[in-house]
Amino acid sequence: MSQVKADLLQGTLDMLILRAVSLGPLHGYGIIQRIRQMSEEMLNVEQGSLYPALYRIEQRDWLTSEWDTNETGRRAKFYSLTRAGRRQLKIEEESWDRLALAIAKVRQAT
Amino acid sequence: MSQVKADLLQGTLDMLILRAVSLGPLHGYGIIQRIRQMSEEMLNVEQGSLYPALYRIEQRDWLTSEWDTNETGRRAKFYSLTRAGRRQLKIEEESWDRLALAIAKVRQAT
DNA sequence: TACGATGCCTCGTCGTTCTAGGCATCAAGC
DNA sequence: GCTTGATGCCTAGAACGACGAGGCATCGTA
Repeated sequence: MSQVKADLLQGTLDMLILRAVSLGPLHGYGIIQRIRQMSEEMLNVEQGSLYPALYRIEQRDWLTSEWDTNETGRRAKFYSLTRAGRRQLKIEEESWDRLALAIAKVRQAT
Repeated sequence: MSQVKADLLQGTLDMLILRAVSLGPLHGYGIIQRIRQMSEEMLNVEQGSLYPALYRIEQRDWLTSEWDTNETGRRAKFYSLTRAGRRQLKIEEESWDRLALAIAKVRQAT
């Protein structure tokens, strides 16, 4: 099967994080797992990429965080999507779609 | 109509350049125009992005260059795709397809 | 004569991902 | 008891590449 690899293109990580959290509040470590699972093992986000990204995103008020306890009783920092975050997710997905369309056009062009 | 905008994601420019040159040898300024035309005005590559990229790509032996004269009699540096460049284009397009597929999966996931 | 288009280039900045580390807790196996 | 791997958080530094801004020359046209 395809290994868990695929370097992310710069600029796609925020979209993935926002999308993962859009399914419900989640802590950092869980975001990595959820992205891996949602992508059917195709995407593996590194911790060294994730935590700085979470900080960045929270600074921009697209996420809020809160320390809580998970189902196994461990402390973890749970992130939730804000209203602005939902808007931003939409923006980033539309931007992705435009780029994908443009690249498709370039590849079809004779 | 959609304006000529759409910031490129880091890592997609090489693919676009290789694809543009794959249609036939072309000089730098012409590559910008050809990408704009192929993408139906959706992509605009900046000169400040292009020329460093061309240098980089030629260093990797995916392109070769040659000074020549264009149809209007002006000197220009024409780039041609090498065999390795054609391979690389294939690699980058497959890589793009994998990423696009993975992101589509993430977006479909419930 | 002046300006825009064509053609090449460089420099510095900025944002983002990654590698490699550090730390703590917990469960399971030896 | 001890070790190991999984879970959980974080940081620092390196590397990379796209971009804006600048510089330069030539040519056609108004």
